[in-house]
Amino acid sequence: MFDIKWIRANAEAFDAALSRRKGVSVRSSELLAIDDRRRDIIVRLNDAQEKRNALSKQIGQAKAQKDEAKANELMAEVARLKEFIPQGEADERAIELELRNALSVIPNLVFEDVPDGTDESGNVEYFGRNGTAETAAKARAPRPSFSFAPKEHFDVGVAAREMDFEVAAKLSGSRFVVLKGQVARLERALGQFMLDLHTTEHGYLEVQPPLLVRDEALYGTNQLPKFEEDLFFTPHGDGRLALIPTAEVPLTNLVREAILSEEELPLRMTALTPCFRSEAGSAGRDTRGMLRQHQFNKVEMVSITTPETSVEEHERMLACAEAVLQKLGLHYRVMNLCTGDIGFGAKKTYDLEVWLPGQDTYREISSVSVCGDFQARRMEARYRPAGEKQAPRFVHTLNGSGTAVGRCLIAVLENYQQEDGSVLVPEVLQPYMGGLTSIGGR
RNA sequence: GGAGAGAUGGCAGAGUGGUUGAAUGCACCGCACUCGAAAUGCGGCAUAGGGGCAACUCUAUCGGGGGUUCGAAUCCCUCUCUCUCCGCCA
Repeated sequence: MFDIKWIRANAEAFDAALSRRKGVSVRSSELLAIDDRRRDIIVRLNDAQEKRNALSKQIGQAKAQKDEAKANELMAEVARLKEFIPQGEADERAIELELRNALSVIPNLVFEDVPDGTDESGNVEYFGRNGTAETAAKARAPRPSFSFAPKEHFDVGVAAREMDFEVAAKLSGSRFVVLKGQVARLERALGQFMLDLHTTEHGYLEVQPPLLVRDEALYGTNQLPKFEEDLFFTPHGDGRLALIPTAEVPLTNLVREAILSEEELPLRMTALTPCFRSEAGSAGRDTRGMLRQHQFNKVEMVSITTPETSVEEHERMLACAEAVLQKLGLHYRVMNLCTGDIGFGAKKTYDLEVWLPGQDTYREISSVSVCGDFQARRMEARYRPAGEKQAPRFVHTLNGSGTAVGRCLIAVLENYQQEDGSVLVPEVLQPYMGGLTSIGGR
């Protein structure tokens, strides 16, 4: 959500920056035309209200002095204004809504260091702010080599037995899975490991948020009004609630309509939750296996920061997500998403793509975005700067997966698979697996 | 699910139609007093949107929305949320 005043003051920069986004044709001139009409209505309405208020005060004084004749005279005068005021108020409401509707479908402006591109092929590998390929690669595991042809996760022996798509389809249809036995436990271990890592080593506050949220919350984190078709809704009273597509929604909205103190920032929160996505636009994509499900678990990180620290926090959050894959010994790369692939509300996004030997390719397992004040405006989330009395300012918000648990399970199964169909348990997960060093052995 | 009560500034809490953006207290900021601090005294202290080069000024906001009225924190309708009692329940 943009500030129309900022657009007015920076019209050319706004148009230039927005033109980098694909499929966006809005120009500042259209928005400013609405704003011109809005301000014209406000000026005329305020003028009428001012006159009405002044006359009403005089009526009160006349009545206090028992001067009924004067009071009646004034009341007749103010009655004429009354013809305009209700219409003016209605006009103002309508024009405010029109402006808000126009602004709410405009995507965020991206940073200058976001590469141009039309789709994911334009994404650029990222080696750290001052990093080189060598130093960046040092902390991460190398791509594993196999003495046999590695299988896709659903064909790996143990998963083939304990990952049941057929029975899930009976219960719920396509894009659902039933996990059993050691694979189910491994999924649980992954989630616990990630959550523990972020809470104990990265300073994130563990949160268990609602999984059902209102439209207002979805609006705050940009899912509404543009992306309604990606969501599941359930009826509730006369309205509805949405199943969260990501814990970003409840975690970020935790600060909605709040004025925080600067001392509370940065506010770092994490949650392990199920996520629900209709995948309406992805029919036919990734239909085999559990790569793309209607329901999956994910550990989400959200940071609320000052404007001055959000870019730095973005790098920090990326490092927190990377730490998960590093500790699991999974090979991955970091991509700086291009203008054609980056999300609606983001100013910059890093995707972590984990290596899947069964697919012989990298797949997204985490996405870490900095949104500036874009969501804060939609949520009315502000903070009061420390020190001198200062007006509240909008906070900056960041969110990142740390990481998608379902996809991480896939990665572990494919990367640690053995020729006999068993899967080695990464060392950091062994405490969560009762000390097991491998699963699925015969 | 049934019955009732309530929602006021950062917090607590007055205010039931007239100059109330809102008493009072706490918190916070400035000044005075003090060697310094505490205590005390004085002053300041909401948000948003207009207009103005500026000083400044106008409008709106007492949970959200709508209405009655010349005028609404105060009356009416509605929605949301909170609390109490009863019932049910993991």
